[in-house]
Amino acid sequence: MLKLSTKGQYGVRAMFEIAKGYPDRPVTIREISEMQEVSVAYLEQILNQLRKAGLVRSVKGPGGGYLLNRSPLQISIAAILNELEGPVAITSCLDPDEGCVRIDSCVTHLLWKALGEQIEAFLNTITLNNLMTGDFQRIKVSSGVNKSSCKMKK
Amino acid sequence: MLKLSTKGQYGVRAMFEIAKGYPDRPVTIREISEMQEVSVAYLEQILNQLRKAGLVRSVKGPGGGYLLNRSPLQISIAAILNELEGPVAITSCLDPDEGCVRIDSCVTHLLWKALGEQIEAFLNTITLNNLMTGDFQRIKVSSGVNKSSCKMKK
DNA sequence: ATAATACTTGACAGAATTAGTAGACTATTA
DNA sequence: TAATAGTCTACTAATTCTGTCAAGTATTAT
Repeated sequence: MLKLSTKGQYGVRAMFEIAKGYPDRPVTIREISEMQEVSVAYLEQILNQLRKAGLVRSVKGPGGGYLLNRSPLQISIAAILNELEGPVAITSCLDPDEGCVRIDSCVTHLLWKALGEQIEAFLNTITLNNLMTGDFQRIKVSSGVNKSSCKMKK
Repeated sequence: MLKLSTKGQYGVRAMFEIAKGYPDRPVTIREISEMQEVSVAYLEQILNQLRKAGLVRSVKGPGGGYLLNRSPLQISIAAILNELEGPVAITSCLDPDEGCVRIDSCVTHLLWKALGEQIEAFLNTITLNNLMTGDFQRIKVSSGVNKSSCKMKK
């Protein structure tokens, strides 16, 4: 359960490759494709999305490729996944675009909300730099929820 | 991203209704269907699965219905979701049934593994009882990962 | 200039999963 | 013995996922 789509996974791996060129060596789609074994055509789609989001910029022409727009220290996994897959929304009722209508089931609503926050907090903590150095810091995420924090969208 | 299927959601809500009858009032599928607005036919499928897993037992005939097999204090959300949706496996490469072949991408592998563990830990902490009382305890989950914990399936 | 390199964009399609329905059957009890 | 209630299997419609394809546009080396 709770699978991540390949798009999100490939996106993170692509960003990882681009991070290797930081700060000024452009990394081509072809390189990424070879290193990460993802098709060029699919990567184009993914990187286009990340470029529009401002996470990377591209340099055209021979010697061109993709560059990180910020330091690997400042790009969290959450930022990448948010662009490619939208925000964490365990239930569609927690999707910002939709809304919750079942006030009765508020208890489970809170549960999924808490879980989502937990996940976001975790992914916000990990950066591309963490990925590159290979060891994650020990992470402590705490999450508190109580009845009063239950807010519905009208 | 990271959506839970309706099956899992309905399963938790169904268990919540059955928990209301604990310890000895059988709750019928019809009741659950009406309270939670889920079709009877779909609930049959879901409860059948939960029964086979030993989380609930059923009583046939008039006055029958479903009963919790254990106290609401001893049934975690993780237990319910694990039966209905399988274990948390952010990537298919982390699914126990499959295996990881991309040793190169071990760094992201570790990331998804850590996230999965974080989620499992959280869901293990919450019980049906927490859901019924309505306020979750303040939860602290800590997760540490380092390179040495990287193990591949062969 | 122009060839080579590289990114850009939108349409499209097959595969897989999800979400749920349908129907025939079995067991229990009032 | 009729009514109630769960059991089981098959099937299907809709949606999402996972890409491919093709026809561009932009930039730079020579």
